[in-house]
Amino acid sequence: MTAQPKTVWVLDDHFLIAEAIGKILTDEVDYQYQAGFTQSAPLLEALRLQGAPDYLLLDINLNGEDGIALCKQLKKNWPALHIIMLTGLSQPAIIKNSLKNGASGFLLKNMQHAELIECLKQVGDGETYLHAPIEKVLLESSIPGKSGRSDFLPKLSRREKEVLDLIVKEYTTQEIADALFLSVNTVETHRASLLTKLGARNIAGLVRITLEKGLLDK
Amino acid sequence: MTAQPKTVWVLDDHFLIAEAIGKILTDEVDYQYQAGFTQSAPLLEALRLQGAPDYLLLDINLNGEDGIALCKQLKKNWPALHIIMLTGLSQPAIIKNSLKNGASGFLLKNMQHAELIECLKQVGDGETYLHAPIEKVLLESSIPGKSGRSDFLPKLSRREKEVLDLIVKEYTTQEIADALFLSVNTVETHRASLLTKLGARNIAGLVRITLEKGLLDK
DNA sequence: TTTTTTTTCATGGTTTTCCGGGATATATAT
DNA sequence: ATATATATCCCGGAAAACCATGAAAAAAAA
Repeated sequence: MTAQPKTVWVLDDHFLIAEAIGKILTDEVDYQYQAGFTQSAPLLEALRLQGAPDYLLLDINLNGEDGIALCKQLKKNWPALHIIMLTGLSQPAIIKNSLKNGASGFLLKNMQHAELIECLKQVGDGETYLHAPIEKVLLESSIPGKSGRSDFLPKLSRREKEVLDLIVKEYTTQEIADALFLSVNTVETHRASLLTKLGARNIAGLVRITLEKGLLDK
Repeated sequence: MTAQPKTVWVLDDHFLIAEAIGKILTDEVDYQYQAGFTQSAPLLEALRLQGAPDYLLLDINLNGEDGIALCKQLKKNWPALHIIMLTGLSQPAIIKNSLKNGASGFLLKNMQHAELIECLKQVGDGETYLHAPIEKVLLESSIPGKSGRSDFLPKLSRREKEVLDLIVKEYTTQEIADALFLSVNTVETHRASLLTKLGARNIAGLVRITLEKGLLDK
């Protein structure tokens, strides 16, 4: 294909994942695994010193850090970098959000060798690659009438998302009001809107639906 | 060392992890990676059909399943099997619990090649291997002051799981009582136990933690 | 068998959530 | 410019959740 193999870096808090990808690519002539990181700081340092590789495989669930935010930041500084998100779970909202923030591909961590290679190839050609199980989830999430419950993503206002985030973090209505400098009544209104919009009967359902659909990008 | 290389199996819901270990062991003459599983059922099936390998590397956080319970069960049926637990985070209670249930070693997923080999060697000699960072955590945990982080699976009774399942399905306490033919008071007691065991402040936290840890087998 | 855990139910109280209204001001889009 | 959506605030009452404690029978584990 090309004379120079394309370079691949990996950022994942489980070092084994980076190693595994490196091992997979040892057999490949078109792609070369160059470096693996478990934290974002050393990765950024390396980017500044050596410049960007062709590909970066990026874990969404870093230890406390937000992979999607990092993706956005990286794309701003290195637009030519192909970023492929890695994750253990597939959640519609997270996938859409990742793609919106500059990711070129999406892979589940239980992928096969061939799928990694195929992903690199497609992304290298400027296409967007979605791991097969993820495409399925995305399809189901946009077709209503599946699995008993309507599965389109409700659009929430910025305020509602803030409130929802705090609800999921176990804040009571009073505490949310204090945290956002709102009246308790206002927070209660947002709660009611959230219950309606997500089709939940109570807080338990609200939290479950929120997490199942990945409505909060963190 | 030995004429016959020791066989190694891996159970981890991220297939990449199993692959990585397999790749690491390709360079070793004393150890042979034989099989990788992402679910416990096929593993058990293979054990019945082919008998046990020398080593099993076992992930603690399977998708909804409890790796420690599985460890215990496996040791009962195949006492000669060396089980080494794999995990992303190190948590004192989990480590102690694993060792009590028959595990011979403990490895973090960000291990180096040499550490895996050293672990296999020590465990093969009948010793107990603890990954260096884990030993440190164990030491620190003897000194009170720092409370443990997530990643440990609380042990829930059968009834508690039933109640928890219905809570997540948006049943109210009254509805749960009706569904399980219990008094409302009893259900409230179970609720309280669940809040305590999962360390949640309210239902929102209960549901979030339940889903995050995959406590319910769906 | 003894001990521990689980399951069950209770009392009595406080706090929070949920419901069904209504109201005003400001963006935002068509 | 005129709808539409969003954000803010308010009320009262009912329902549900949460807290603290106790206690006894059944089941499981040691």
